[in-house]
Amino acid sequence: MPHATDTRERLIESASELFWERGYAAVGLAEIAASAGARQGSLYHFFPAKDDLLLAVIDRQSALILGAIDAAMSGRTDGRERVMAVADFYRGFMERTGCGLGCPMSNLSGEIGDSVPRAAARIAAFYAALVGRIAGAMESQGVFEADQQAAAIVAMLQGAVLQTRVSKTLGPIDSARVAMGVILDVAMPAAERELSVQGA
Amino acid sequence: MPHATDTRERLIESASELFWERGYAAVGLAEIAASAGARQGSLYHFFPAKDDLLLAVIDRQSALILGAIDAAMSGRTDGRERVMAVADFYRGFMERTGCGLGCPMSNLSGEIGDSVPRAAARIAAFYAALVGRIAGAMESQGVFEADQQAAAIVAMLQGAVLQTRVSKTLGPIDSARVAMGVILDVAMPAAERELSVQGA
DNA sequence: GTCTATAGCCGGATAGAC
DNA sequence: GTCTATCCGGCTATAGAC
Repeated sequence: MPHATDTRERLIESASELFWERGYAAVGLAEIAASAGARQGSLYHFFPAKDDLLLAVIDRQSALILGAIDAAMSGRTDGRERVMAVADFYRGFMERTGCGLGCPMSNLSGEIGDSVPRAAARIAAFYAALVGRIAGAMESQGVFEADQQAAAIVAMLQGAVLQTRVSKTLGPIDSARVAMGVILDVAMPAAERELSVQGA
Repeated sequence: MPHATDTRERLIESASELFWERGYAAVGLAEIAASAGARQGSLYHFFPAKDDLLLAVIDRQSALILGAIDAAMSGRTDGRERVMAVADFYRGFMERTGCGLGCPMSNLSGEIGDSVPRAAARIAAFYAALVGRIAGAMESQGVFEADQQAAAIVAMLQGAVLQTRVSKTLGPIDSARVAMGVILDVAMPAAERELSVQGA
């Protein structure tokens, strides 16, 4: 006997998965409702339009990803390790999903662009938050212009995830990890940390 | 009086732009035909299904982008400059389009995934070709494991283009250019560049 | 809040005249 | 090769009973 919030939650969850697998425009509301075990009437009770459901999906995915990244970073105190934990998270995720899905935020942002302005704004906020977390880990190590370097690292990860999905191989994300190591070595050399080894 | 090929070409051109602006699923065949000054009958004469038009669009975009990149790289002989020319191309492109569009191949690959397998294969081939060009420029300088480094660079550029579009600022692509410089400095230090030593 | 039913439109695709 | 006309299904969204 589903409480109101349960139904709402299940709708967002179903929509998240379907949008993730097949994109936003390609998925109809009927399928979302069915997949959530609800009727279209309930869907429209909670979400006045498809756009609004998209916003809820973006918020959910954003919170999930940032939460998982926070969890991966916590427990590490070294700046370099904290940054690499983000890469590890994405790698583990791609591995678990058989390289089949990619990052839901990237996929949606590529498809949507500016056609749903409110969605674009939230996606931008997600990227900013992600960059902020990585920049924070670098700043704590006294890195100069950490924001820009963090933006480059996030870009590399996003692109690597995309390539990983397309190529169905973990190669791209592994290459990105190595390149991240190079960037981090230059930005925060061993002298300023403790000891760092080179991997290749 | 449009020749057969003209109509076909115009259809592909219109579809390319519309898919680029709004995505694949969101654009209908009627709009594409109208925008090309043709009727739906003509469209179906050349393309048995929407999928087939998508393949033609992907081929066109791939050829256009790779052609522009080849043009940007030619004229430079230094490996580092050849790689940076790719970044310059993307930057110039984002600047010209007001950061509004992004890379058509990335956008489509994010939306389509595996739902149109033939399309996914061609997108993968495009990425491979792009990585190959950058790897070629690095190999000529005797870089070790140029393929992996090139993959990381392509990933960073793709991600930066995506972030540039979302943030509507050239910042991300500029940050990526700086980071690319760091990677290239480590991979092919100045000493080896002018000698063009061959390693194996 | 949940459900059924349906409006009204637009999607991809087809048939066949010219 | 181009065009008109049309089928049929799915789409978003709405109306209103319960």
